[in-house]
Amino acid sequence: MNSNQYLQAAELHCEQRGCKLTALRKQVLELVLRHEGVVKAYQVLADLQKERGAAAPPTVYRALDFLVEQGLLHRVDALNGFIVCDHFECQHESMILVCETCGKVQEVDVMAALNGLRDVAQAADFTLSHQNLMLTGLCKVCRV
Amino acid sequence: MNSNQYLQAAELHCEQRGCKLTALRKQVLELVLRHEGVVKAYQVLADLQKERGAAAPPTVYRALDFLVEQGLLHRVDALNGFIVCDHFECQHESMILVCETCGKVQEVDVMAALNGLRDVAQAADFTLSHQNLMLTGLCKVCRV
DNA sequence: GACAGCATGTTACTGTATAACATCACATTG
DNA sequence: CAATGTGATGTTATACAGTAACATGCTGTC
Ligand SMILES: [Zn+2]
Ligand SMILES: [Zn+2]
Ligand SMILES: [Zn+2]
Ligand SMILES: [Zn+2]
Repeated sequence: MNSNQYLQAAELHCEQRGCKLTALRKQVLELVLRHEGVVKAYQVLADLQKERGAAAPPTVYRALDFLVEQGLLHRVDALNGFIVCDHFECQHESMILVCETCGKVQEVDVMAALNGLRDVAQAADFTLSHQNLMLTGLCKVCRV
Repeated sequence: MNSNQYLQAAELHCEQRGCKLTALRKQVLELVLRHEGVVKAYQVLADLQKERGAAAPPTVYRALDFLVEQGLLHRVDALNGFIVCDHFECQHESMILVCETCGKVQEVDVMAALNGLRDVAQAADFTLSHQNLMLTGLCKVCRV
C-alpha cells in the first residue's frame, strides 16, 4: 500500500466512523507517512510550517490527537512520538517494537499473547483495557 | 514494609551495588514514597523545595535517574511519572497496572507471560530488552 | 596538601504540551 | 436570506518536562 492508497483508505475509514479527514489532518498524516518510524510532534510542526507557512503547536497536536483517536497513528510514549498504523482497519491489539539503536519500528499482532497478561491482571483484580504495547529491544539489523 | 524499613533496605541495596544512597537521594526517595501511585518530577521538586529551600530541576532529575537505575523506582512513560518498586531486591520483569479512573498503580510479576511476547517478537526478528510493561485498565474499586 | 572522582548547586536553555479565547466554514432552520 | 449552532482552525500565551554546561563542594588516596 503506497502513501496515496493509504491516505485514501484513511479518508474512507474516517467517514465510516462519522468524522472527517480534513485537508489539514490529511496533510499532517501525510507528513508522518513520509518518515520511517517514529516522528515527533515538533518535527511535524516544522515540516508543516515549511509547507504552509505559519502554524502553531496546537494545530499539529490537535491533528495528531485526532489521528490517534481514529487509529491511524499510535502514540509512542517512551519517545514522545507517533507512528503510522498500517492496519487500522482491523480492531487490533498489537505490540509495537521499537529498536533502541536505529529507532525503527515494527508492529506485530499479539492478541493471543496478550491474553496471558490479561489473565495475570485479572488475577490481581485488574481489568486491562484494549492495549497497544510499546516495547523496546534490538531489531534484526542492529542485533549483530 | 513501612517507609522507614523501605528506606533502610534501599540503603543496603545501594551499598551492595557499590553506590551510595546519599542524603539527598534518600530524601527524594522518601518524598516519592509519601505519595500513593505515580508522582511527577516537578511535584517532587516542589516538595523538596518546601523542605530544603532552593532546589532546581537537575537536582531532582539526577536523584530520580539514580533511583531508577538502582531499581528503586520505575519510570511510567505514559504519565511522565515515577512509582516506587516495592520488590527491588529481585531481578524482575513486571507489569505495572495503572487505573484509568483513580490513577492507582499496582505492580505484578509477569516473567512467565512475557515469554509469550518474547517469542512473538523473536519470530519477527526482534530481541526484546528487559521490560517493565505499563498497562492501563480498571482497578477492582473502579470497575463497578 | 595535592589530586582524583563523584555528588551537588546554578544558570540557562531546549523540548513537549495545553489553556483559553478568537475566528472561520459550513450546515440547519425559521 | 439572516440567524444560529457546531466543529475546525488560528493565535497567544503559558505550563510542564528535561538537559547542557559549568561551578562548587565533599571525601578518600597518595
Ligand atoms: Zn496498529
Ligand atoms: Zn535497529
Ligand atoms: Zn518493580
Ligand atoms: Zn481505580
